[in-house]
Amino acid sequence: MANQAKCNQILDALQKILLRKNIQSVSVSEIAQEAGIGKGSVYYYFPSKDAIYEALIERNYEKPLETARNLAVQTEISPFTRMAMLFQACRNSSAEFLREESSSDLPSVQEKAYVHQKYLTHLVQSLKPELTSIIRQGIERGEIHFDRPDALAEIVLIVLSVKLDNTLVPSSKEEIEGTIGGLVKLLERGTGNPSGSLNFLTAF
Amino acid sequence: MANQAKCNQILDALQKILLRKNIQSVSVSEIAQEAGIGKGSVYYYFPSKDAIYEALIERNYEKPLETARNLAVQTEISPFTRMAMLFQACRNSSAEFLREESSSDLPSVQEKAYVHQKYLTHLVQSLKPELTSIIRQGIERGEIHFDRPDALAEIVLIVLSVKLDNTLVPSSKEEIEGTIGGLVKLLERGTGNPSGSLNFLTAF
DNA sequence: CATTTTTCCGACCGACGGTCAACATGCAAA
DNA sequence: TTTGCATGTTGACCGTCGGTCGGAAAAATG
Repeated sequence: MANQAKCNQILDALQKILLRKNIQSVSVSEIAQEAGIGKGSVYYYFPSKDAIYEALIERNYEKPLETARNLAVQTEISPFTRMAMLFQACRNSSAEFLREESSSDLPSVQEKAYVHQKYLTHLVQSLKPELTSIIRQGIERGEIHFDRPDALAEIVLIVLSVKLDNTLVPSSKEEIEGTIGGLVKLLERGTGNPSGSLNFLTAF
Repeated sequence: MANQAKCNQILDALQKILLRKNIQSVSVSEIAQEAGIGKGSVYYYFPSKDAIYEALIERNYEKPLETARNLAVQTEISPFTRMAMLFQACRNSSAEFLREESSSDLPSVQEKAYVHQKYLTHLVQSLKPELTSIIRQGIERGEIHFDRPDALAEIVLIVLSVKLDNTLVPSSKEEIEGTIGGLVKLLERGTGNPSGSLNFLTAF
């Protein structure tokens, strides 16, 4: 029931369409046509259109997730360095999907909202345990002073994903950097680290 | 061209339907029927279905926004007290709209995602200037030590709205309180305030 | 080869968002 | 009163969509 190749063929088609036309909504027939199969076949591999989107988002996050899982275990590297690597992996992966810039919001904004919401959810939920683990190790090492590693991880992930997405709260590049900079400062003071020690977060 | 009463009549209908059936998507015909008018009339007052949602969300945020604007000017009250009042106003307003709890996610999650995204956007965008102003006054008074009031305001609003919504990153009540508690601790340390001084944020 | 299972399909369905020409209503000018 | 125009109001209608389904095609099984 799960021909992996065909599934990926469908996901490739959707991704290709999303890159081509940034804003408009995508119909299932369109996906099928791009994939070179009949519309009925799409529903042989996926139960619904939403499921296709979900699968595509999940697939796009496989790589950074694996990176995160690997990083969480590499205890010989400094926690801060690992955090930097994790964020870089996220940035690369996010950037691949969020190509819009152009304005016209008129047609069917709902589908877009759905994709962005799913992204945010996936990113926070899947990366939180790994980042928590890294932070916890930093606490044990005495490099981070904070007693709620999970809360800290979630806060950081939420702010970063919302700001990096830039759809939920649209801002200029300067505003984004300003907010991230403020978050870094807040983290530095909150975790008992000297000013500038977390600057890697602001590298864009 | 803008019969305010009829517009509100339509918005009332949508709100009523949303409260009645929490999950399913709402059709324009349904809104019209609930409002007791023809479907065509709906499009006489609103250019699209999305616009109806947008207007409803905007209307629901009028009250807390006005509260925020008033609070920003009341310089005789302590900035922290004003922040507490602002958050309480937000909570009351949010709670009015986000009644779901029940599970079944199956039918048309997109419309829901759209509403929640719009809410987040509105809340952060409209409240950020007011909260920034309040924080800035706190800085001038020497009660808050932080050099980026706007970034601080945005971070707080983003984390709070995401966590209070609980759709974007679903969590248990304990997890929400844990994250908010972590944010409070981070804020206390980051703004040079003693532990426990910002506890009003955690009152649920 | 026959037969069973898996894969594939496009015509079809109900429902939706949105349009439109016709129609009602009110009201001021002739 | 009659005329004309602006403002509302309507439901039938349109194109499209997500999803279904019965059966064709292909692959696997013996």
